[in-house]
Amino acid sequence: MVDRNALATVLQMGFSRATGPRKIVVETVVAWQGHFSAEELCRSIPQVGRATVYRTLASLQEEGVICRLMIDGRAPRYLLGGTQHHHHMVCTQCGSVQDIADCGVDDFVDTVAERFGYEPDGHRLEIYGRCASCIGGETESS
Amino acid sequence: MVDRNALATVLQMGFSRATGPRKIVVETVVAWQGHFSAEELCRSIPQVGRATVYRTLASLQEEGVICRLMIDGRAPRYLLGGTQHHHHMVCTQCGSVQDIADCGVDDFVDTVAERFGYEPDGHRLEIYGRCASCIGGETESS
DNA sequence: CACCATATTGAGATAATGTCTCAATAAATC
DNA sequence: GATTTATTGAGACATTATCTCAATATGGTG
Repeated sequence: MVDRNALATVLQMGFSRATGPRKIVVETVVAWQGHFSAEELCRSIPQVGRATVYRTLASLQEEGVICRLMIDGRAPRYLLGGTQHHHHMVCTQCGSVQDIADCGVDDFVDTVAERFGYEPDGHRLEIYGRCASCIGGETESS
Repeated sequence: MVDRNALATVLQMGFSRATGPRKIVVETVVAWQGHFSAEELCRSIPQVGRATVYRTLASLQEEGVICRLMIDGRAPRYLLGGTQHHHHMVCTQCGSVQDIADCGVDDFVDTVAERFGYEPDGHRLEIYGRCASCIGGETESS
């Protein structure tokens, strides 16, 4: 979804210069498997300053290239591909995250917003549970 | 919902002693209007140690007396009354929080979980927008 | 009531995460 | 190559949270 061609585009998003450090951050993010925290990203590219990493992450999120996932009690985690509205299903055992492309709660959101007189401008839905492979791989004993 | 009578009960939850500091924390939490962060609570009762405040908050959350609200980018905020499953509607302008008693997304959650072979054990839905009074009180100019 | 066993406290060290400053650097343009 | 200025990054600082462990307070007991 975010391929090499998109890289150049991404690098210009919200910036006026495609700098070296920025390239490193974006390329690392794009190549990352699964989700990551800001600190994990910093550690993996120590040649890029912490401030730059955080700044770039913030921009990428604003532009919708990545999305931020709040898993209870932990530091925010980032994930590629937030351009379209979607939700996440998080495995509480292995931590893997599954994208949910279709948002099935728009109607409910609208209903509730209307009920309370809100003007809704977004919502976040996260589903927790155990993924198929964690269920399958469990030991017999409880 | 959480009245004086409940206080004694709450004080025993997950503890074996109803101590002075714990009473202070619980009473302050119960009397609090709206939501608060752990640090705000610490600041408001400096006579209780930070460790105790955090410990008590964790217990209260486990017991379902309060629930934790993750508002994007900010520290977790706590709110009375998490005993029953419910969701929140957060005003992005004034920060007020409205409880949503009925969970209208159970079906969707189950459908999605089944689709991906998950065994769901919880979900979190937060709706963001502007509340009625913020809409009403706005100035003419954008 | 005094005493005991121990659950609990809290000051302060430590950790984890994130923000900010500002002199130095490097990208884009001419 | 020179110039302009957006961007960088080391490190100070800030915020939030956890942990330690000696001191203390609680609930039960004689």
